[in-house]
Amino acid sequence: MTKKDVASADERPGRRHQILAIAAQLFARKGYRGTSMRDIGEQAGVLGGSLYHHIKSKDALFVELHDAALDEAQGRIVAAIATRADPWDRLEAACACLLDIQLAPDSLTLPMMNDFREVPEAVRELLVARRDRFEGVFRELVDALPLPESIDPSIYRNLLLSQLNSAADWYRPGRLESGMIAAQIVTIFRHE
Amino acid sequence: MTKKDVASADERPGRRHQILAIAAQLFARKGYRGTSMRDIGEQAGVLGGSLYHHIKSKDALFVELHDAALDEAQGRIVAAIATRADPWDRLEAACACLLDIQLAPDSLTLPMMNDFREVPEAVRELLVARRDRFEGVFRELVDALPLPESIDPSIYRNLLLSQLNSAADWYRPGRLESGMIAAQIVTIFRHE
DNA sequence: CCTACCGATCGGTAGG
DNA sequence: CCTACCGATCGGTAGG
Repeated sequence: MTKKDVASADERPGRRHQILAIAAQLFARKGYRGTSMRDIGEQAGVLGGSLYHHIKSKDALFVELHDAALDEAQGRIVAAIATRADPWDRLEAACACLLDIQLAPDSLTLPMMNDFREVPEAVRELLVARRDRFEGVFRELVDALPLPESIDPSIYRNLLLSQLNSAADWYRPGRLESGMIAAQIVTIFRHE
Repeated sequence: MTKKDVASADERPGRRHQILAIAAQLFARKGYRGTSMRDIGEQAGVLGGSLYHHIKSKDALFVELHDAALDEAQGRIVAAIATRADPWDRLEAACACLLDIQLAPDSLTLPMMNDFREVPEAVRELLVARRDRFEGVFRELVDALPLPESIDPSIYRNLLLSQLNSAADWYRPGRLESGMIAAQIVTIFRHE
């Protein structure tokens, strides 16, 4: 037997992160309402109620996961475009990066999907606010493009983003690589 | 007082359709899990349990709405393309038609959205099967296009469909007409 | 981290 | 169409 009893509160520093990762995976697979605290507990090897030692509420847990996911995604995208100057190159790099994130199976990043209708209203407002900031990156990228006058930049940006975010709805891993999809999206959206 | 008591079973022929329309609206707004039988009953002016005189189960209700919505959508699209011969014209007509359906607020047609993750597995299989048939229409339309070799028709079709189906996620009525969106989508997706 | 529980809500049913 | 209920499940909590 170790110093601490096996059944006592586990305060190992990685424990909380472990639980967050499990929760993110379940939210990504089954949605907000489709994932119960007891489901998360089961994957973590504890009862649902025990999770409240590590988190405040299901709502707060989801918001934290969503915001952390967008922080990471935004960071990766900013890094990916930093080394490029041509507007089309920059857009292509951002698309490939976001698509890679959205198509990674059960990634910690996926919960940002458009679950928004499923979520309590108070939570939804927080998610929307964070997402709007995220989309600002793409607003700048699109506004820098030399688009033909027949294309409205605002609609173009919304179409492109919903395209990238909803790709996981039909993409099935294995058949083709995510880089292939990104290349096709950029080919289609490239107009001068 | 009329012959029938007000509180007795209402067998007016339009009643069932009325309930279906209410259910469709709620499913479209709040999703499958977010809509309870009691919610539907409340809008219909009865208790949740009373709905079971008209329907067999929540699952069956959702499947019926989804399939009827796709039947109607498919019919409208087939009619819209029937009068055109040019492949691009046909695709454009189909896109405008589907987008019009998907953007109609609270339309009976909206529940076909990609709620699929929210729904019980047995139900999901039925929905996917019906949706696959629906998408066959677009498969034919896309395969008839003279696309450049750099574009994969299968990816192109999936991208186009997810674009049309997810437009409701960001579109807000009033700011611009749905016809405007359709025109932009076709402009972007038109490559020769 | 568990036991044991709370009040709320869910889909659905029997019987009238 | 209602009353009155069923068993199941939910998020969350007190106390240890």
